[in-house]
Amino acid sequence: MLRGWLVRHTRRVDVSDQIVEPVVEWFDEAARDLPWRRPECSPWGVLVSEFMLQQTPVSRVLEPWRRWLERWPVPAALAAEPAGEAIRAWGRLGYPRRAMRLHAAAVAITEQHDGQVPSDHRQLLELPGVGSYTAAAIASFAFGQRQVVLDTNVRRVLGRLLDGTALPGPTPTRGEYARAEALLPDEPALAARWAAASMELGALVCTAKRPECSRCPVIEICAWHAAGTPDNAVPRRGQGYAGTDRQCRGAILRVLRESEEPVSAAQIDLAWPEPVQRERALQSLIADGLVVATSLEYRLP
DNA sequence: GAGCCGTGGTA
DNA sequence: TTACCAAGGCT
Repeated sequence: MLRGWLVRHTRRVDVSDQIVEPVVEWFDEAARDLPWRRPECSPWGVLVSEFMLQQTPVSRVLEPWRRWLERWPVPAALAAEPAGEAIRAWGRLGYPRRAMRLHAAAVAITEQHDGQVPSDHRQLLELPGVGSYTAAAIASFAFGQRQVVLDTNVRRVLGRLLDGTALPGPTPTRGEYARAEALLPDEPALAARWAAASMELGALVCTAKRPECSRCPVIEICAWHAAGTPDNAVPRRGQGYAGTDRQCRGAILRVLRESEEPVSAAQIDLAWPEPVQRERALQSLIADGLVVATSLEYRLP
């Protein structure tokens, strides 16, 4: 796949002319004014946004992010508080383990990096909750580095442009990384711009559901569009939610989140009717460190 | 590597 | 209404 693509694009200048330049120019006009993109936003602000944006839409992140940075403007401020405060402030963003990991990352930054978010990709990867994507995103957006930022938006955009596939597979392949690396401009500043621009194109125009191809700056070279935007995505196994342990865990944690005091077992019981699943979910929350069990009560860590 | 981990909006 | 989707990471 990559090889065939390289045959068609043997010179990087062609790639830049045909893809990078139009997309970056489009970005200059169409980019949303998001607070974590503003020049005055700190690397910590970028890091917090990336944690919150993992599997959660921008619209739901804006307000919690603002309050978070207001309360904890630097990593050390968050690190000085119990993890339970992070879980509580996380509210209903979902996947509350991200709040735990963000707190743990703040502790690591405070203790091991003198309170400064590291700029090195490798050091970023060491932080809890920071994987391949998030490390690259922070290094690129907060520090202007040349990084392969391969999120689901970029994967969808490149898959459509170069492969003619409607949606990317479940996990990024080596070929996708190699291709994204080949596309990446040499100049760090332009590479960072491209990273943000390609993500934005996926978020605003080349969307999963209803792409607006008429607004696309690279429609002429898009393989998917040339093929008639076929629905050729391999069907995914939906995970479902109603009645699952995840929903049960969410119901239990909500009770704890909304109580300033430890709660009794009887209060937990009210959160979910089915006792076996309820107990299993509660134990899993304790095992994950999201809930602490005392002799007679339960509380956030 | 497949499965798990929350929540709310949208068609 | 059900199903899918939204800037992933971890085991």
